[in-house]
Amino acid sequence: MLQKYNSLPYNQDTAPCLCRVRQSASAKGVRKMRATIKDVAKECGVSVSAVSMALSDKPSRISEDTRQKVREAAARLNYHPNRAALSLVNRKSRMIGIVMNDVRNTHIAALFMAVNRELSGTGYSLISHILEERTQDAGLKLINQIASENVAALVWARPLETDKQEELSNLRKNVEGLGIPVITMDDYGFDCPGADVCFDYRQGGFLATRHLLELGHRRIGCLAGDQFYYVTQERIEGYRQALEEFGVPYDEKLVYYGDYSMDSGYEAFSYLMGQRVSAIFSSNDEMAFGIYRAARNYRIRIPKDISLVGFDNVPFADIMETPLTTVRVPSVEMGSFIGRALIELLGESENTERKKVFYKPDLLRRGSAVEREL
Amino acid sequence: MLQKYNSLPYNQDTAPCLCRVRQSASAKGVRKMRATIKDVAKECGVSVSAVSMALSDKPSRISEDTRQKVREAAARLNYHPNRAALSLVNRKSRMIGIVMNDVRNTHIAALFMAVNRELSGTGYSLISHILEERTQDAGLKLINQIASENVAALVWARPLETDKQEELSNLRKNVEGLGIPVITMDDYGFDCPGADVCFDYRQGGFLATRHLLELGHRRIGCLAGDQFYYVTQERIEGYRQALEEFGVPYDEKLVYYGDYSMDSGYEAFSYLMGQRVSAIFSSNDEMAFGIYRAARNYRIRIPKDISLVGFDNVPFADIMETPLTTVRVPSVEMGSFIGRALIELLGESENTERKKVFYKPDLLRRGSAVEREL
DNA sequence: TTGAAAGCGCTAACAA
DNA sequence: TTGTTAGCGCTTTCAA
Repeated sequence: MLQKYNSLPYNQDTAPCLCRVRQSASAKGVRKMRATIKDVAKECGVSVSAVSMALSDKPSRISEDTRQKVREAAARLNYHPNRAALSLVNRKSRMIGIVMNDVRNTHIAALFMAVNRELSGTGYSLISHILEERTQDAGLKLINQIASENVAALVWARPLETDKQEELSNLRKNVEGLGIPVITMDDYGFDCPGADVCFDYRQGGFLATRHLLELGHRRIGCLAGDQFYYVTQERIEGYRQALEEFGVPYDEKLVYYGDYSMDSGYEAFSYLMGQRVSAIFSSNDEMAFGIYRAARNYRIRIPKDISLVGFDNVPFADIMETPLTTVRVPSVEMGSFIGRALIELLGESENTERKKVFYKPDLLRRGSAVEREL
Repeated sequence: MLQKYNSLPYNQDTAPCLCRVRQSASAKGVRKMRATIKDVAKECGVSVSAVSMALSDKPSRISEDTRQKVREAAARLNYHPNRAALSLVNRKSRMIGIVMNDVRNTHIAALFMAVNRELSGTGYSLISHILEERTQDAGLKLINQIASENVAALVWARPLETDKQEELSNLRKNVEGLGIPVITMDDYGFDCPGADVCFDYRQGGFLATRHLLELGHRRIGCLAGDQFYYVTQERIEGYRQALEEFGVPYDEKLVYYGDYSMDSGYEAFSYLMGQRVSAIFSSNDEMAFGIYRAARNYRIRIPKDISLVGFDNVPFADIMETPLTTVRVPSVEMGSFIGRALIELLGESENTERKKVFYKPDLLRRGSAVEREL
C-alpha cells in the first residue's frame, strides 16, 4: 500500500537491542566546572571588570599589555562567557526562535538550512520548535515557552491559517506581546518590527494553469490542499484567474481538497478522472506523486492520457519516469533572506520598520504536461 | 540536466520584490518589559521568594491561599520566568543542543521531528546547529558556541568519520569537556553519560546483498557513499560478508564510492554497467534514484535489465515507476528513543551510565530487484 | 589605567 | 508560614 508519509508512526514501539551499558569514567569524578570570568581574573591577577573589558571588542581604556595577558589566560582556561549571564545583564539573548510545521517538508527543510547557513558564525543560535497541532492551546503554550526562552527574535515559519479569525488575533496579540522582531512567512498582519516573507502562490497557480490552458486543456482539475491555509486559497485563485483569462468557466466540481499529502493525491485521482479532466494542476509535488502512483495503478499514462503540473519543485520532481512539470518556489533564497533580515534586525538598535517581500514563481517545463490530444 | 540536490545554491542572489515597508506602531512606543518575579511580588504583596516557591512545583511551606493569590497575579501579569536567570542560578538550562548534517536528508528530518515530538511539552528546547563542513576548525568553533549556550545535554547526530583520528580525539575531548550528557549516532567512543544510538548498517548491507544473491545475481555492484564515513564502511562490510557466504569472491572493482547524492548515483551507473553487473546495491535511496535516472537515459530497464536495492526507505522510494526494494532504517523510532533518553538523562541527578542501543534493519521487498534472467 | 560595587531575575539558605 | 539575603556570571557605572 501507499506509504503514509504524513503519518509516520512516531511512537511505534520497536525494540532495538540494548547491547551495552557502561559507567563513564569521566562522570564519576568531580565534574570540573567551566571557567568563569573570575577564574580568568584570578589567573592573571586583574579584576573581573578588567577581564570583561579586555575581552570585549568595544574600545576601552584597558592597556594593550593587560589585554594581551587576559586573552592568553582566557585561552588557557578555555574560557567562554556564559550566555545566561550575558543575556541576563544585557536583557537580550543571542537566541532566535523558529517555529515550523514539519521539517520533512522539503520546502521547510531547505528554508531552515538556509537560515542556519546565514546565521552560522554570527554567534546566534536557533531554537527550533515544531508546531504541528492546530489547536489554539498548543499555539499559546508554545508562545509561552518561547517567551521564557528570552529569544531575541522569532521566525514564524508556518503557513497562515484563515479559518479561525479569533485564534489568529490571539496569536497575533501574544506574538506581538513578546516585544521582539518577528519574521513570518505569509502576511499575518503583525504589527511589530520584522518582515513578511511571502511567495506569490496566486501567480504560481496562475502560471501552472495557464500553461495547461495554452496546451489546449479545458477541463483542468485543481488538486488543492487544506482549505484553511491561505496559500491554498491563493493557488486556487490563480487557477481561477487563468481560466477566466481563457474564457473557461470555473467549475467547483473540478476542485478537490486534499491535504498536501501523497495519499490525498492518490485519492483525488479517481475523483478527478470521474470528472473527465484532461489535466490536473496539483498544489504541491507530493500530491502530484500520489497522482503518478494512482495513474500507474489505473493504467493511465502521464502525460499521454493526462497532463500534470505540480508545485514546489522538490528534488525528486526531476527523477520520475516522466519528470514533473512544476512551479519552483525559491525556498533557499527565502531562507537566506530571513537569515540576513534577522542579522539586520538584531544589529540595528532602532529599527521599527516592517518589510514585506514577495518572491515570484517560475514555471519549470518538464515532461508531465503536454498538448492535449484531440 | 539532473538537479543538484546536494548543492542547492544557497547564496544565489535573486531579487524578490519588496512591496511594502511600514512603521510598526507597537514598536514606536516604549517597549513594555516582561513582568518579572518582582512585579508579581509587588502585585500581590508578598516577597519575591514567596512567589518563587509558590510557583514552583516542589513541596514547600507556602499556604494554599498565598499560592493561589500568586498564581492569579502571575497569570494576570502574563509572567514567565526568565530562563537566563534560572539557568544562571541552577547552573543548568532547559536547552538541549543538537548537531546535524543536513535536515534535507529525510532520515535526519524524521529523526529530528521525532526528537522534537518527545520533547514537546516537557519544557526543554532544542537548539539546533547544522554542521556541514568537515574541517576541524568548524567543529571546534561549533563546540565553543555550544559551550557558551549552557545546554544541559547534547545530541551529536552526525555520522562518525573515521579518516582523521586526531581530529576525532580532539572532538571527543572537547565534547566530553562540556561535562554534560551526550547522545551520539554511531559509536564515537565517548566516555560520558549519554547513549550511542546506532543502526546496524552492516546487517543492512548484508540483507540487501544476500537478497540479490538469492535472486541469482553474482556480479553485484556496490554503490557506496563517502569512504570516510564509518557507516559507509559498515555497509560495504555487510556486502562483503554476504558475498562470502555465497562463495562469491569480493571484487574491489565492483565498489564505486559516491557521496550519497543523486548525482553520484547517476555517475556511478555507467561505471558499474561497464563492469557488467546484473544488480546494484546502493548505500542509500537517493543514489538509487540517480541510478533510475541514468538507467532511463541509457534505455536500460529496472528491474528487467538490472536489479537494484536501496537503503533508507525514504518516502519517495515507494512511488517510483518501479517501487524501490530497500532497507528500512527506523529513523522515527531512533529519534523517539533519543528524545526519551534525553528526558531520562536530565531527570535523574546521578546517572553516569552510557548505553549503546542497536537498531536493526528490515528488507522491504518491492519491485526493483528480481530474479536474474539467464 | 584599573578596581569595587551594583544589579540583571531568580533560587535557596537562613532568619524571623 | 513568610521575608531577607547572598550569590549564580557578567557588564557597567563610579571611585580610586
